[in-house]
Amino acid sequence: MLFRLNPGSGVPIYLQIMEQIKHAVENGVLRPGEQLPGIRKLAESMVMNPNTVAKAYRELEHEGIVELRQGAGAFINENLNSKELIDRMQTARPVVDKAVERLLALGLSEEEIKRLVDAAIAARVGR
Amino acid sequence: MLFRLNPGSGVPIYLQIMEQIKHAVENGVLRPGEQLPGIRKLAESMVMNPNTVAKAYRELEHEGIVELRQGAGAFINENLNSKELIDRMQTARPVVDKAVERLLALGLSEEEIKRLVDAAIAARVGR
Amino acid sequence: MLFRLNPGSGVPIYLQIMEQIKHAVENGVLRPGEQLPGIRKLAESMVMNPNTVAKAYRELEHEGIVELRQGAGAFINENLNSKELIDRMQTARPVVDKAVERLLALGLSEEEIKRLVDAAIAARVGR
Amino acid sequence: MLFRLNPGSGVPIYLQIMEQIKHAVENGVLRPGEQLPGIRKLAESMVMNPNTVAKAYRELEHEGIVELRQGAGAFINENLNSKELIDRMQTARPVVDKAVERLLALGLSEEEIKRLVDAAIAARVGR
DNA sequence: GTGGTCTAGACCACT
DNA sequence: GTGGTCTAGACCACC
Repeated sequence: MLFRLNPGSGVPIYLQIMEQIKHAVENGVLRPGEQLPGIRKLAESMVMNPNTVAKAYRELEHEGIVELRQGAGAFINENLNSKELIDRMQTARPVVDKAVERLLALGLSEEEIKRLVDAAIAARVGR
Repeated sequence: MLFRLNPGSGVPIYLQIMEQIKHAVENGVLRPGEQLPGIRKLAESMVMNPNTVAKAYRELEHEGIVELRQGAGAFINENLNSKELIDRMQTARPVVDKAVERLLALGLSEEEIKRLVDAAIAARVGR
Repeated sequence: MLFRLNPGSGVPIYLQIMEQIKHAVENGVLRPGEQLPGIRKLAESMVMNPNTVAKAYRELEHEGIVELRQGAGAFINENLNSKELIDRMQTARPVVDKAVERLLALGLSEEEIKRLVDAAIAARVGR
Repeated sequence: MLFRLNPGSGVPIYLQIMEQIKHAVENGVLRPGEQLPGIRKLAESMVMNPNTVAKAYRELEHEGIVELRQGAGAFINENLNSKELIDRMQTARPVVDKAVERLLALGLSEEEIKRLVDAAIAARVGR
């Protein structure tokens, strides 16, 4: 498990941790039942506050992705149907990749792409 | 110029204002040199504090989109090549729309789509 | 008399007008007794508010550089010892030019140069 | 970190704070990665409103000099090449000092010196 | 404890 | 009438 965090990005660090763990699950890098690195260990290795890691784990627990077992550690939820999830993602990835590649080639910035995606989603499901 | 703000969305109001002005520029609704509504006028019509509007305008100025002139008002930056920008956007929109439609059909959530887009961009330009 | 104004520079326009008129006087481009362009004419040709030009002229009058004669127009003050002033300036200019050239060659930005000049002056006279 | 502010100088307080921090960085008093005094702490010790300090910090962030981290504090940007910057400044200072000394000896006023510097810079890079 | 956002309201400078 | 600065003070999010 490797993390690439960007402290100055405006995105809260605990959210960045959450995103990367979700990403790992969606890609089968982390499997149901697998143990996550300990809060203190991870915090120490990333030079960050343990509270930050704890908050990320806690939020992931609320979302049903992680299970915190007192004294034992944090684990990816066993009941997570990762098979189906991974399949969907594997179908979705090339769709996204091709679109993003095309948009970047058009000269759009990261921000512009995200704004367009937001608008497109909102036009179909949003608010 | 019409604004649709969502106070309880967690997204800061000043950011929502910024997004909508950017969106308007990208769609040719606001043209280079055009005057924006006055800070106080807008604040009053949106029932919010002038400082909040001022912050949005100031940030847009930092991004080179808006020009603030003491005593004169706020204007869309003249040197903004809006023609080219609008063209790019008009090409980009259908690309995004189709991809998003496909992803939603696959059953992906809004959050999952955004995460995939982030990852795809990061794999190419980000760090 | 030609003006080069920069509306987005943060420096008030009326100050920019004042600076350029002073500069012209110091260089003998404008001589004592000479008439300045009319307020409305100038404002019209520069596409600005007449009040802005009027303020510049009024301030220059306060500084004793310009004389406003009701109904007749604005003139460079006759009693201005421009000869001596121009001499001093002609000696000073190469000193400044050489220093600035050297500083720019060193890679200093305009802002950094001004900050250093401020500090150097303050160390001798100001506080 | 010590500040010398002049409230009645016409120069906005937040600009004075910015200048002094820049000055400190250029002189190696503040080093990349170093933490700045907290917004509230500084505001309290300077007997001013926290928003004023916050504005100074935010502007410095826009200029890439400071990095603001939610919940962690304000820091001098790590990626600032302060070594090179300080060297340049140390070379530049005597150049400025000698020139200013000569100009003051010639009887130029502070204002005249600044106007000459402005003109000299504009003749080379400005517009 | 840190910075971020927002409100309310005053006063000033500029056009 | 426009934006710019500053104060006072509340509440929230993050580390």
